[in-house]
Amino acid sequence: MSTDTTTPADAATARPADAPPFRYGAALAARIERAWQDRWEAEGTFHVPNPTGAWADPAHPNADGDKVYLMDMFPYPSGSGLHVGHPLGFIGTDVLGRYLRMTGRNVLHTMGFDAFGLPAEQYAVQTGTHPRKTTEDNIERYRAQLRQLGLGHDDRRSVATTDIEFYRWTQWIFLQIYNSWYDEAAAKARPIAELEAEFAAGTRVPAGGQSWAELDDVQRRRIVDSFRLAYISEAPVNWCPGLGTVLANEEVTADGRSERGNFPVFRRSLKQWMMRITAYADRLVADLDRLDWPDSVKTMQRNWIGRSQGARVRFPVEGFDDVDIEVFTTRPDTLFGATYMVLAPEHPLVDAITPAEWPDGTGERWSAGATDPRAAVAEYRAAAARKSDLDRQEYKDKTGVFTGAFATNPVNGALIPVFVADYVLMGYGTGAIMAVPGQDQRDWDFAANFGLPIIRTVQPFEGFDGEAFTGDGPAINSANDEISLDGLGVAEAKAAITEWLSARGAGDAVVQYKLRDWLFSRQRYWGEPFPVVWDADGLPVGLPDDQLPVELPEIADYSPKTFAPDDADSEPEPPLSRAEEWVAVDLDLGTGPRHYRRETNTMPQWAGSCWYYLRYLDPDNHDRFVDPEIERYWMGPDPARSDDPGGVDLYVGGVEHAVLHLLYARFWHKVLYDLGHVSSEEPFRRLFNQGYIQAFAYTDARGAYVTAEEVVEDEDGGFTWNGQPVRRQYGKMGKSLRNVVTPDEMCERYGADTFRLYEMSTGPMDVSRPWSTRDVIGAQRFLQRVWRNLVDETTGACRVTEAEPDVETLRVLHKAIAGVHADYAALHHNTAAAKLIELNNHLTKTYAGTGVPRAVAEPLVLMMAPLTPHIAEELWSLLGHSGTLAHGPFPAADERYLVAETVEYPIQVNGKVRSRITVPADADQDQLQAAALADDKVVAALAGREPRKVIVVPGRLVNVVG
RNA sequence: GCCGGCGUACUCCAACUGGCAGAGAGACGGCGCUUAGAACGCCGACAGUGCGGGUUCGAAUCCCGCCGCCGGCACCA
Repeated sequence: MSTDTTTPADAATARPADAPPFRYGAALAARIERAWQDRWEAEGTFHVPNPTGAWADPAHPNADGDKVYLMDMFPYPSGSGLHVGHPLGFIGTDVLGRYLRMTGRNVLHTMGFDAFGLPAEQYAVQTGTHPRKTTEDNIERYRAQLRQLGLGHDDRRSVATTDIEFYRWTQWIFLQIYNSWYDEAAAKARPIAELEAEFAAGTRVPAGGQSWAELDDVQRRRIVDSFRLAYISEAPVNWCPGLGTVLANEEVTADGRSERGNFPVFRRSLKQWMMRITAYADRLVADLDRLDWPDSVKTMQRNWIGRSQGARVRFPVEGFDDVDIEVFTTRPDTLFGATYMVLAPEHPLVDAITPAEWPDGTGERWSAGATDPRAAVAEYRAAAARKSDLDRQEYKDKTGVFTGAFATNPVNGALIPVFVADYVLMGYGTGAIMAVPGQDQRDWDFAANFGLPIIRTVQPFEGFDGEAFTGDGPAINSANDEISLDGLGVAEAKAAITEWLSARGAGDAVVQYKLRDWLFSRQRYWGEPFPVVWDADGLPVGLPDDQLPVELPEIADYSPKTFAPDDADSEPEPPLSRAEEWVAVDLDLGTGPRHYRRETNTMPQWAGSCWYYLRYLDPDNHDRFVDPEIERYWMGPDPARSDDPGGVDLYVGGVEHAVLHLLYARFWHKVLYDLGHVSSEEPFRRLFNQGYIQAFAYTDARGAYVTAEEVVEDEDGGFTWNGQPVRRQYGKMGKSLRNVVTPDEMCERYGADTFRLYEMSTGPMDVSRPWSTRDVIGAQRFLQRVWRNLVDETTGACRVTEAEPDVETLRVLHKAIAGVHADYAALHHNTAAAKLIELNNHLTKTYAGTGVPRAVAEPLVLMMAPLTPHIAEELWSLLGHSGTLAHGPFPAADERYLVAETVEYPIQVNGKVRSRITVPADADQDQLQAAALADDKVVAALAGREPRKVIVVPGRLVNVVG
């Protein structure tokens, strides 16, 4: 053990010179903590055995226990390190993991790093430091910060997404996805080779109806490529010339500028890699029901996927033989009330159907004063294009212009005018709608502006005085020669009209999603290279597995080519495209040596986090991304639960990843499941959103942030800094807010155990709460009192006695044991801590002078271990045990001490407590009632009345109703 | 605007899910110990549960209506 006692921390913690030498304080804690961390590491205390392979260990004390796979959302190792808010969840899962491990479970818990990403690359651009250097330095810093917290992680299993051995498998999984297609009939992904075989055998015919045999190789490949789950597409993306890269939606601010650098961002159509996540939309929605996740997260995913059921209906355009406007509607039952149509300004049919001249009688309101429809439409489209997405959303007043064209309502042959209006969005449905003002408020507003007819097709309830009626009710005004919906409810009417439309070839029932395919490429250096090359025909070729990993090349300049910030027409040029000798390769991919060019985009940061939980299971496997047997052991479905999809037993992280990360990971996992690589259908069986630690920040009169640590509260509740009044605000902890507190400072001033205990006792895991440095002392005092109860502060000797504890103490002990089991298991670490404090308070009161009996001291120490593992280990060894307590034992509650001999009952009269009686614990209801009615105060309260009723709740109270 | 969550003491949080509103921490006040302070120990005060109704023998807990805060979605056809 280290003997260094003169760290600067000593002075800072105000430990007086005359304090006893073995008082528990920062200095002693530091010695204990370092010693135990070293020992855990040296002995591999937290190494977790696998069921098979090199890390199988049947002799491990937990090898036969039930497995539990616990996980934290892994962090991005930023340059500024951890603040006290970050480890809240990590400590919470560690406490649970330690508890489960002590009670015999085989607990897998480790930590990794989501280490690709823009900050390291930006730093490289500014300083020339290689992103790998920056990243690895930051990871080192994080590891040191996490180590000092005493987290019981299996450090052998830690991975970083930037490890070449890790991203080799990220690339391998990409190829699995690339080499698959979604078979709608089988409702699963299948290898692309099986699709090719179907085409070749003629059991499947290409959409165009051509004969496979007559197609040349390039034509065939184009068709096959169009089926792949990872495919190339021309898609509108956020192109930021100032940064020289495309950006994810979440990297663009609400006013259309880049979060970094504040450059303008343009919507541009560019050739990009996409992932066909939409093929899984149905299963991604349906399987939410099988997950133990917070409802809020499930709701967010459902919203994001946006499944809606309805019909596509075709409206023939008047004057054209073969032009239909296809709309999507969730309310086909209201078709008879469709009195006009609207196309989005970007809709491709607009040009085709807009005539050269206004039809007779077109009024000023519809024509917007333009001399002809083409001019009017052009003007309106130009105006719409100038508006940002945001403007279009906020501008609620319905604008639009008549195209001059008419379409035919298929149910009644009515000619209805076609408008262009920006309240219809090109990105949803078909970009065109049938407008039913009677049943849709948006359409009603537009109809009112343009004087369009309104026909109700659902009878509103009696007394309805609104405009559009969107509720249920009987259909009206909805009949033609062949069908009548009148009188049917909304659901029946939908079914009836959809069947009619489909029989007539005018429409079909469809399911529509808001979810779009996932844009999967970025013009960055610091990401996973695609395992793809381009051939002379300009077609992509997935590399064979033996070509992996495709390593990032060394390049001189990490920055993408940047342009004038407002140069919207510029083309992205990824940094990798400049590594000419890397890009150009000669390979023999089974067709003889040929010349290829490598894909120069890189994958988005989400890629690694889509599967890292699988790599933790088997990180040393060089032949597979994970051994199937090991995956089945840790993540396979539990046959004891009905319809269990399998997955990580508990995944803890912030709610900010509710949609993107968790949706992408579910998608990848399902592909791997379909292809038979994993036995679990879902990655995360149970999800838990931890709260955040927030902090106060203070601004002075100029609005500048002042150092929060130096602010003092005055008597009337105001705050001052250096004598000047400052204003307090509550929110995040951050460098710029000058309110950061780091775990390093806390470990130095109090020790890791105190810090852990403080964070856990401020509330349950899912609650956000303010940080308060001055409250940390409370946790330290508790540990100090426990220490003093068990250890002589002047000699350091153990003070426990071999005496038998009294019965009252045993009652208090076993009540604490029972409570602590339940609290840890439920992640209520705050109440577990309270129960331990309560127990120790009892010991202080009872045994302060004599020393605590071993039979109570030992269980107390063991129960503290999940929260404060270092001091617990130290006390356990002072109590004479040579080994670690990490694998147990953990005390079990003895029923005998949970039931008291006598019980005090409150006696209520008419619901108010009037008296108390003490009766034997086994008193039956009649005895209780008799005792209560005999009580003087009860008799007095009744004042001679006969009680009307007496309610006896065994174990709780007696209520006399008079 | 729609959907969801939460309002308990000066602060953060408990309350066996309908049964005595208080476990724990901080802050606060007092006492002890001290030359003094710090530290430590002991003791104490502080809310009737955001507001208004209802159900019940009994409501922080269940129901209805408001108010406030937080989050998600938002012209999604």
